[in-house]
Amino acid sequence: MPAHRHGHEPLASLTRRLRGKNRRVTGPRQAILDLLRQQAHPQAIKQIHSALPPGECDLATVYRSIRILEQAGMVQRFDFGDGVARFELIGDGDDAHHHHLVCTQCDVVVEIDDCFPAQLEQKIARHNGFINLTHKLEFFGLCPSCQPA
Amino acid sequence: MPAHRHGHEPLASLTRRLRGKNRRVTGPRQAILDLLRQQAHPQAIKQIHSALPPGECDLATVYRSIRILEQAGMVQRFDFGDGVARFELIGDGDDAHHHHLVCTQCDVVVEIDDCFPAQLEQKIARHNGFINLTHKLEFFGLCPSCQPA
DNA sequence: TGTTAAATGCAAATGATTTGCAACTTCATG
DNA sequence: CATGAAGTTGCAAATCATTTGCATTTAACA
Repeated sequence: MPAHRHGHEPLASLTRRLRGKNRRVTGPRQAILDLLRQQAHPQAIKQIHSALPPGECDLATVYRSIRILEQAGMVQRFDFGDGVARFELIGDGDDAHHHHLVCTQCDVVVEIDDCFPAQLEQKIARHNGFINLTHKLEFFGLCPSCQPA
Repeated sequence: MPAHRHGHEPLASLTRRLRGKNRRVTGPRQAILDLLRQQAHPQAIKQIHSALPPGECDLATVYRSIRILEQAGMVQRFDFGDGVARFELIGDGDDAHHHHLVCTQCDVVVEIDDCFPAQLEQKIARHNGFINLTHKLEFFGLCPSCQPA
């Protein structure tokens, strides 16, 4: 089962994780966590905010909560190059590292399980004397629905 | 010779290319092109602007010029995930596609010639029914100078 | 050399994200 | 179960990168 399938982790488990990180479990945070656990793809802050029950919480609180969750290692940030950060829940114990394939026309997102070859990455590290290599990688293309007949 | 070694293309050749794209060769544009041709790594707009002779041109003009150059296919945009776009000159006839390795500590940049395996990318395309795949890929790590003894 | 569309400077507008601050909760303790 | 200190929130204002409106200047060609 792919690492990014976390829709089954109950909210209670998530709040427990948060409390375990010495963070308070508040209304906004529960709402955000509950929303994220139902999403299969990275969500922008605005998307999260407008999907919350009206008046549930302030936009600034979404920004702050997401930052807290990111620092707690419960949320992963992605950048599709459009100037808007997107966030995905990290399942407990999941290897959060993965990539996406985004349609350049309709913005549909597909989660990708393939990754940059570790061996090649190590070669790059060695070749340049760097250590602790990581990478950001996202794919773009035309999805089936957007392809001309 | 790597595609990103373009420091040898004379300014006159660059302005010729620009004029060939039906764009006017102005003072600011020449200054920006001349600056970029001497850089081995992507430059942020602010870097470009402050490296220009004082009063040479307005910050907004740098933004506009870079956009023109990007549209003309003479400049390539890169995103290191820090919210600031960076730009590199594309040598005439160069295959502009390449990646970077950035030190997470001191921000030093190394140009990388390795790329995501084309065959694997095609597999991803096929597997998801997408066409015209491209990707954004940047590496991060600790450079030799920043590594603890 | 004159015309004209393109380019520039300057200031104001955008859009994402952050922050100051006072009021309000959470939750460990008593 | 009440209490208070520390953590959170709402709201508004501040930042930062980038874009844009507009009047003025200028490159390039007839």
